[in-house]
Amino acid sequence: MDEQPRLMHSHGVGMAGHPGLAQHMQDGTAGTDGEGRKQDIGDILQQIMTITDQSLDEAQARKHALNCHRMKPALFNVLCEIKEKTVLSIRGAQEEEPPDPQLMRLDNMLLAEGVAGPEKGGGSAAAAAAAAATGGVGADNSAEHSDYRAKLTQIRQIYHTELEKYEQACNEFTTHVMNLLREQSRTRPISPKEIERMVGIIHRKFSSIQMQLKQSTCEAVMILRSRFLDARRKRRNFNKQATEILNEYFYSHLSNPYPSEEAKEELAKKCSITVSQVTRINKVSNWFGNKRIRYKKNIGKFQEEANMYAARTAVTATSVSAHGSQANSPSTPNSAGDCSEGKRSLLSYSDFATVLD
DNA sequence: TTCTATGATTCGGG
DNA sequence: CCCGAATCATAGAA
Repeated sequence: MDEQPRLMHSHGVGMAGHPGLAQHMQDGTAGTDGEGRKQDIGDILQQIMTITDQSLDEAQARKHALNCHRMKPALFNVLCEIKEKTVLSIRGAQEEEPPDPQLMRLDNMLLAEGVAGPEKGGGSAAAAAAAAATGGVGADNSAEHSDYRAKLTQIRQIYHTELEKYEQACNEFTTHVMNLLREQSRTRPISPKEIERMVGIIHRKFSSIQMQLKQSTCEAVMILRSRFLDARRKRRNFNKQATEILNEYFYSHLSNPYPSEEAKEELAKKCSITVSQVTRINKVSNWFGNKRIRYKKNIGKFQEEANMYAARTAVTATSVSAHGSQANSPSTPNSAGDCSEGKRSLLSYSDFATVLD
């Protein structure tokens, strides 16, 4: 049983691939001129058929021998002819497909998040977007920002190294395949278009891998973003200084505790509320909204605080004298009928300050 | 843990 | 859009 394969290999011309062909060649009628040529062709075919069974060096040598064979041009022509007949069916399959909408979406998202696109600008743009999307106060907030930015940078780096790796691998592979095809084109007919098509297939394959990378990068960014936004939901109290500044304004404008847009901006600046302008004004507005409602709800509870700030304002006003803050200027005289005596006394203080001013 | 203070959000009204 | 009001959710104190 195991004698036969050994025998075949020892001949160097295995017939495993095409026993029938070999048989036919051997059974052919002997003696004629055509017989010799047939035998010749049979040899070539056998060599081609079995070339993959051999070791690399062996195959290389045999390939060279085949290339130099006197029958090679004829065989090449035959292959060309066969190809000519079959190639049309392949052509139809190649169509320029439109750019994948999903890929475009991913690209846009990555660009918007600052993962793709220019290194520096992308990062700050993302940070700005994050800043706009979130709120926060001064120092502790910027720590969150830098954390977010650091993570985003990390993601960007991974993304770019991976992308580069894929691109390099793709190029390497393409070059390799092209070399191989060029090499093969000496023994079998390969048109440049076919090479092009092959390259296209490779690129498509690699771009589908890239899409996976983009997809998971997007996912990572989304997760990071949602975590960051979750962190935003965690309320951060204003620091003591900010609260004092806001309270100062509130109690010195008790008759009309409705800061204008400019006043809000000014207060936000003083309190070092460092987010986008819109957001920080909102934060000041929130504070005043809460303060007004809570003060009104329970004036008694705020009495002490009110007196304290009123006193402070008065002292400031007195000491500063003529240079009192411009902010201290209640535009409307007290209109609230239910005002407590605390409020009244406050009013007199702030009025005092205004008068001094 | 519970309780309170407080920033944020939501909703209806003007 | 801004307001008051109610409500939510969490930070920080007890």
